Amino acid sequence: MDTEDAGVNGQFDVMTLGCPSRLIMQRLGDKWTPLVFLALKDGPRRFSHIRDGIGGVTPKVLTQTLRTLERDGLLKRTIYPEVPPRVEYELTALGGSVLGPLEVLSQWSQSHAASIMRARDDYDELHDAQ
Amino acid sequence: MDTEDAGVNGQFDVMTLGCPSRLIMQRLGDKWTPLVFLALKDGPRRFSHIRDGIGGVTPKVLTQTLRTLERDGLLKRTIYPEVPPRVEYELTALGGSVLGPLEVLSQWSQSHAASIMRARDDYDELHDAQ
DNA sequence: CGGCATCCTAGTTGATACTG
DNA sequence: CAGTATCAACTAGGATGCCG
Repeated sequence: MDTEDAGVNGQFDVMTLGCPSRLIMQRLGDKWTPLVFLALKDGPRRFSHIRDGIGGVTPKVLTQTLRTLERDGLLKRTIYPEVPPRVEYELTALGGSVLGPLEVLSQWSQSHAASIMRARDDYDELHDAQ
Repeated sequence: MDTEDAGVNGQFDVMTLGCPSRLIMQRLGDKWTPLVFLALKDGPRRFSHIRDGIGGVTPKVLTQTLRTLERDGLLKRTIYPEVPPRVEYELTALGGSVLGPLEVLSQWSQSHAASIMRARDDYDELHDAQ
């Protein structure tokens, strides 16, 4: 039997223009979101730790990403009123439930990077030759 | 089918700036890629069928997406020299191996869309409250 | 330390129209 | 039918500098 979510979970369908579920999927797949999830997979982490763990993020973009994920209930932000200030981020239960799939995707990417680059070269050689 | 892919996850690391695996993961997560995969999950499909199945794609963007995926060896494009012209797209074995994870993501998005929107409202109420 | 505010650019997307 | 071409627009992302 085909278990269509559309029936069970209501009216959400990523194939439909403007459907919230599509926007959410796009969030999950955007440039930095998966990397933030990976950075938080082992528990709460500080801002600077996340920043250092993700090669190439600027503070501004990291902040934006973290805020969006917090707003969506995927991670929790805790401020410790100390000097110097300390802020920790950690995945919520909801956020934790996507971690698995995102890890699968990252590992797939790492595992198949070589063959994809090879496919790319083959394609370019055929279509772009000289 | 060769197994030259990095069996270990040591060679490629998505956390590293400029690593090809990161670019590949970003490709998988871009605006239209997952939707194309979903449109092709049941076998070969024609251009117009894919276009009609994905709400809001323009031909230009769809073509771009399909070309990129073809170049990366994730799908195959077959031209049938008929009148009228017929072109079919289908996932390769490599492409088929990411379909599962992408479906998981889309279903997760559909299943949790409601609670995420609710989390969003809660957040806005707390932080935007006047 | 952990952010905002600003400005700016570069790549992406979209609307529209046209073609093999 | 299955695209391509062109132009316009948008916006994510980066550089820089200041603040609690």
